[in-house]
Amino acid sequence: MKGYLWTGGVTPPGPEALPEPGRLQRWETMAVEAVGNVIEFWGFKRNQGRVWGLLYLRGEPLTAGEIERELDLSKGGVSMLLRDLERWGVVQRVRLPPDTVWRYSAETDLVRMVTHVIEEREAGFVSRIRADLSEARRLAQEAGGVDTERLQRLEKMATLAEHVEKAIRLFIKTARLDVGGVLSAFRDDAEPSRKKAR
Amino acid sequence: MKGYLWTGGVTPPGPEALPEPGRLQRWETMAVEAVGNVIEFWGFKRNQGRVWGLLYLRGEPLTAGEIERELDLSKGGVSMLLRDLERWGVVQRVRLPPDTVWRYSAETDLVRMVTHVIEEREAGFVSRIRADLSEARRLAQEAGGVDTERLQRLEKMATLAEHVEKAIRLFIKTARLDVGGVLSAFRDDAEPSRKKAR
DNA sequence: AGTGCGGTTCACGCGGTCTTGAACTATATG
DNA sequence: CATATAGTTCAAGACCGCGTGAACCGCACT
Repeated sequence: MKGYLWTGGVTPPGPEALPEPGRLQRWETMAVEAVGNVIEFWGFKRNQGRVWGLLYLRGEPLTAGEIERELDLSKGGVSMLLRDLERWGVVQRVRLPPDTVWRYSAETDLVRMVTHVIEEREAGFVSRIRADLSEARRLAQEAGGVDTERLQRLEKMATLAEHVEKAIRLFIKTARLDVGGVLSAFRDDAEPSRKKAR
Repeated sequence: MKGYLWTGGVTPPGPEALPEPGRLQRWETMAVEAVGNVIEFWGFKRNQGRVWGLLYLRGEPLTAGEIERELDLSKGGVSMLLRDLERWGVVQRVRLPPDTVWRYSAETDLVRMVTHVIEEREAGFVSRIRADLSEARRLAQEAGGVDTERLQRLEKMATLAEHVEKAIRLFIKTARLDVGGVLSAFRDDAEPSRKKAR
């Protein structure tokens, strides 16, 4: 066990259908881990994906403590991870009336988040590249005495960058559309009634 | 260490327009660095991009030593970087007859390499994810006593993965096509005069 | 054979990222 | 108010990938 946390008395060891804290079922682990991998592949932190995956799989809001135990993370870590996910709008913080602790539930638009964040990241990035390249071209011309053949190469690089940029944008758009269909399916019966707080 | 270096242009020894070994001109640096950034963004090593960028920009084959100096890398590093690039087919090792040292020149299909490698990387990766997810589903059903709602969620994740995969494949394909046009342009006048004609 | 130089390999160290764990704040409960 | 638990922040450290530099290989030339 990583952090310190001890909530909830001991749950009576029921049949194995009753998951005991801190020990995910094998299939759950696999699924969670899969999400972790994907998310990592997309340039996020693996644990962000694991947390989201767990929340999504469970369907009902979990407390930070539960997440901590189930995924074997530290208290502080969970806090930060949840904050990230919340900021990106893929996890929601809710407080169920009678209870006082915060619970977190998975929004279904993980993909939208990914495409969105990637888009942003990529946008700033690519535009900077383009700027650099055209600046380089400017400087080269200014400096004078630069082999025209080389200037052409520079130019080609710039146009190449543009094309790549276009390809990326296209990708993001199609990803959105393509997955969009799936998303609506997600929403439909994922959790018809969800109260929001905050 | 510092040695002799051919001079690029035939410009009279102007103020600071003169390329001296180990000191790229500002515009060259910018371009090279830009390539480095892009390549890094795509999940490769920044220096792989820088090396390719330099070679492409120069147009003529350079020796490892020159690359080492110009980009301020270590001998060993250059060796490894070149090996990678060569293996991927984006850099060619040539030995000009009279001379005995190896020289390296940039192939123009950087993009094809990127898409290719990414494709491969992604292929293995995504298929593994899918396998994991379906395995998880199998296990869950087998274990029994699993909330049907959760099973559905699992299933949704699997189909989501499929869609993402499709989106990626599509992207790669379009990137190939899209950039393909540019590539032919690259080739057109980059290739014909390989030996510093003029 | 010896010398010099281009090229390769690899253990080590640096630098950056992620996680931990403890101190701290906030909020409920008696 | 005191006490306990939930939640946040951040310095310290674990971890990992990359590049360095030195040892090493091999070929050419004398």
